[in-house]
Amino acid sequence: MSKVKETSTNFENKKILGEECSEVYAANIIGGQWALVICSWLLKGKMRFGELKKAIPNITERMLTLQLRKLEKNKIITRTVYAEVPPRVEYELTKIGYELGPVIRQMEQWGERHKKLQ
Amino acid sequence: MSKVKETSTNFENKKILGEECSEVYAANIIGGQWALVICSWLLKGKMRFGELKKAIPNITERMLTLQLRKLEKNKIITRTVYAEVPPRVEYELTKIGYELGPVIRQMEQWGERHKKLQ
DNA sequence: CTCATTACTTACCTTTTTTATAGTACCATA
DNA sequence: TATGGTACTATAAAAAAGGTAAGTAATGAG
Repeated sequence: MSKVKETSTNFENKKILGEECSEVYAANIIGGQWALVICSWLLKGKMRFGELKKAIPNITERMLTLQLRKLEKNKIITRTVYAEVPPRVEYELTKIGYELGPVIRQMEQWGERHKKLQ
Repeated sequence: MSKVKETSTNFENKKILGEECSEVYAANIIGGQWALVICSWLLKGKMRFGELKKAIPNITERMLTLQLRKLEKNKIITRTVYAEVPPRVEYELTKIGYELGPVIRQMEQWGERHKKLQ
């Protein structure tokens, strides 16, 4: 997270592969330890920072912030700040964010089926 | 890749989250830089190690081996070795592996749509 | 004997991601 | 004056993932 070295082979590979395969492109966006869980919760409706923190077990504030920033940068969520004290910030999926629904549901279903094999 | 520390917080979090959310469980399995591309190719039919290497730009033999091993361990692919010289090894999706088709297609479609927004 | 072919393995290193911990600003309330 | 709540930020360190380069085994062809 944070900063990526734009001269690394790894960065190059991700880019090239993402350009060629849209599924890899998607994975680059919704990848990362917590992104999917955050999106799953937000599919049910907008949430505040603190609510997400409570909802997601063990996530640190830093990781939550980083992932939310990444999702925001990629236009998956919007961030609304209310000028109040104490502060209130709400996160909500964008249109394309909500369109992740089918993706997540497919993964969920596949995951369920795979679990049964173990 | 290679070894994960089973005492790390990261390992714990992945486990807990994977147990609760099947979509995260799925992501843990088909995550990694190259897993999705490999599966995409194999959806078209079985392939040899060398064919995959040629098909996937820039992948190193080490990464290809590691990812194939991980996929095999998770029962997504089968590995068939023919006792010939030079060696011949074929990789093929298992039943549950082929069932990744819909997942990958959804991700692909979503990726396409997201790309258009940029 | 030497070389080519195939599918790896190994050792080491860099980059990226994740975790841990502490600290900040704001103002209302006690 | 001290405290509390909210949503962060900063810094450092640990862990995981990925990359580079060299080496291996078996054997048939030349």
